[in-house]
Amino acid sequence: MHDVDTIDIAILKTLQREGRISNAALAERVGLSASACSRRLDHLEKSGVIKGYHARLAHKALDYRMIAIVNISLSGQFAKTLAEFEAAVKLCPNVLVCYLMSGEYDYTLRIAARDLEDYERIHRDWLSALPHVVKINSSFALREVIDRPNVGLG
Amino acid sequence: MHDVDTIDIAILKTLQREGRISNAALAERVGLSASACSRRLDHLEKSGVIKGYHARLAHKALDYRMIAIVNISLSGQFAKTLAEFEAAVKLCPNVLVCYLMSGEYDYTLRIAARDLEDYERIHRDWLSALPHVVKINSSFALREVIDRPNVGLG
DNA sequence: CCGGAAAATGAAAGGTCCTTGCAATGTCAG
DNA sequence: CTGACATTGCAAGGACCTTTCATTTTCCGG
Repeated sequence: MHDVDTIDIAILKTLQREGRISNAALAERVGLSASACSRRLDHLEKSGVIKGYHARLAHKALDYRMIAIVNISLSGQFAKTLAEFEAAVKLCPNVLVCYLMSGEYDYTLRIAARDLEDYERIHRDWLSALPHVVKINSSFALREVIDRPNVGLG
Repeated sequence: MHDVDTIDIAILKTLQREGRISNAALAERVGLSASACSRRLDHLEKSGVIKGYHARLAHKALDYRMIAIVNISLSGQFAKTLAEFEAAVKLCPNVLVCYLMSGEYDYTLRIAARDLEDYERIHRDWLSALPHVVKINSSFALREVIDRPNVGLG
């Protein structure tokens, strides 16, 4: 029914990079008429291939100037242990990213804070309260060198 | 000049969730006329508060399913050393994020790869070729627990 | 290879949306 | 208070979006 063909791929790649491009410009970019492009885009959205559109904001401009990378080890890898930790970490609004990891630590977190004082509060109120934690290692980002939304894009 | 005020915050939060909302709907959402809203949006984009708009695609449409966290130490912290490393790392399209860090390692990278074979290629062709590197430590994300674009939002 | 149904397309149209000019209002420092 | 500048709403013209419709393409069963 809805095969994702070459033109769809071109549409998706364009929208991945320029999510707010006009339908007219998008149509020209992929070599379709505006009406055909509009209908394909409608299909891609309604079929769930495109899950949403989002503005990417500068953390700095929103007064979250500090990024911390926090590595955490738990007391075990039982499913219940992981689930309880993850449920708790999801509640902290300052956690931007959290991955279950291979290697020395079990989880890697990326945390946004306004300043050092704010980070101290987050550490005290949130990180210290996470269950099953046996080791925490925090590092701070001194400067953002690269921040790309997707592979191969500016 | 131009503080990010309450209305700007409302605009940003809306665009965070609905990056392709029309300017007219956005204006009504935040209680402004369309023209005023359009001008504020223009300013937020040009001043760099909004770094871009991006479509979020379904996993079946995404080619890059593997995330690696790579920590790197350099042979020194001279400005020239850092600049040369950063210029080189910026050329690798698979690097999504790169921070200059405090702590044990100098840089933390987040890398997207199609699969393990693809990561091996990236490591061989790009990471091994980065200048001034004295230590590399790779970990792989087993599962994405949280991935938020910004603080306190979906 | 053929025929027909389903899907996709481009052109056109009307309705909506976006941006720019303009006058008025709001803000702030001197 | 005054002047300079930022911000606003309104209006208009131009751009854009979506729907309709006739046509073309695609895809199977026969």
